[in-house]
Amino acid sequence: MASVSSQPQFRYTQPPSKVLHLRNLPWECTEEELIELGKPFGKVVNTKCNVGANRNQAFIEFADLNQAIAMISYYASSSEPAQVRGKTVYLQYSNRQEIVNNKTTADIAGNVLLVTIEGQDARLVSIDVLHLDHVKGIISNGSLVHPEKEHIDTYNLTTLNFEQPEVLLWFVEGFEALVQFSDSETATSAKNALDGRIIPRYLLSDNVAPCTLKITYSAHTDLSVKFQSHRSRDYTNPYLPVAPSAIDGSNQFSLGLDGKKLEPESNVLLASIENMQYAVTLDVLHMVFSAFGPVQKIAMFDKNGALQALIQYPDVQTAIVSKEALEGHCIYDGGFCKLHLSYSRHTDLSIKLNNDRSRDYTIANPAMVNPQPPALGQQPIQTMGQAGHQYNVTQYAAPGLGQPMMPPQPSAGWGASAIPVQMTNHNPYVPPASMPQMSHGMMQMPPGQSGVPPPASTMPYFRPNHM
DNA sequence: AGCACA
Repeated sequence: MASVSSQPQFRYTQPPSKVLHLRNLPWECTEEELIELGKPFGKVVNTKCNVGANRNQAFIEFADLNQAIAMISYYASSSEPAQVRGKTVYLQYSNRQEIVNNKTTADIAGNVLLVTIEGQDARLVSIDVLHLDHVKGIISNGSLVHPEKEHIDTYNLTTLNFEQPEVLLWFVEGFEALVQFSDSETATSAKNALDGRIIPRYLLSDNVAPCTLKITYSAHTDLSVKFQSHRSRDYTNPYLPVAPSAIDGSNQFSLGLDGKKLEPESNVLLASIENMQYAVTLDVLHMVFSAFGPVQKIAMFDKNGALQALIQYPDVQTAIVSKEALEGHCIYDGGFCKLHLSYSRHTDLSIKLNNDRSRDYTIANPAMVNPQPPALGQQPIQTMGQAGHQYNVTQYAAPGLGQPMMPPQPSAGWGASAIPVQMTNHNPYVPPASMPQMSHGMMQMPPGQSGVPPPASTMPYFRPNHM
């Protein structure tokens, strides 16, 4: 044909194929609709829909080439175009001879969903957000709404009604969860209703940035939950033991799917102090950890005779920077009071009482927040300057090490905090220049404010998505 | 409205 050369790749040069290429389909056309369309002409053995950037193309594969030819021929001479949902669909032979469905496990319906929480603060989303009662919520206008608190447009409303409460959860990491349903139908309805939805604000803490749910199928069929914890729940078994880590916030690693140890990042750090020959007080910790951002809360406690502390920052990023900078370093020269840091499972400490072992710096109560000048502890090494200590020194002295070298000295007040806490670096690979320096600005910043840029702002903290 | 697992 003479006209062929102008459009060589299109219609006139398409050799017949039992696979037809369809375009101009309505948005997210289903496999069922494709089968309906092709059925009058033969046996549809395979389909692929939602193809292309606009997801409005598809393929139909017939069992026999003649069936594909029949369909093309029919619509070539028909006055009625092929239609799906009233929309004209354009057909031609595909340039391939068979449909290759590379359905991954993420596409094959199952009873377990892999839920990825996307957003800046995805790691801060609590497991409780995914609880059945919330999943059962009502969806309107593209996001979950609170059934009682928000106006619901009943015209646009989908109600999720999971009759069987056979749901259990397993948090793989801070931002991923496996959610098991009793059957794949329930899982599918949950997936259809929730995939891509924004987690409503009322389910999140105030300081958590918006998060969306991304849901695919998991290859798992039955999750094994050994403990109820911050990261795993079995709602079918209320008598499941509670993990020790859920109670005392100790540093227990969660186990990933591959059996690899994972330590989910958190805005709360768990500090344990090694070789604590000198007192480490609340104020010392506050000063040290404030170098990286506002410290919201600190709780100190004894664990197996050693001092541990939980230090809460407003965000995970600050905690990460703080942990990276402080891990393995000593508060005092000479290898004394070496810090070991890990991420706590806590995200919000509950400080019942402000005292010398726990404090909530976000509560505006000058009498409580700053009852005494900050104590830097006694000064075993000259670089520590003049700061003193007002608490009982022996209280925190490491057992068996006797009295500290120097008696406690009264502090000169807030002004004493002008002396930077000199962090001693015992790691030959980290230059001392990277040591944090105390900043008065940070110390005097109103508590509870976020936005203090971390010293090492280049630190990446988001893992690339598993997709 | 024009060919997929990128």
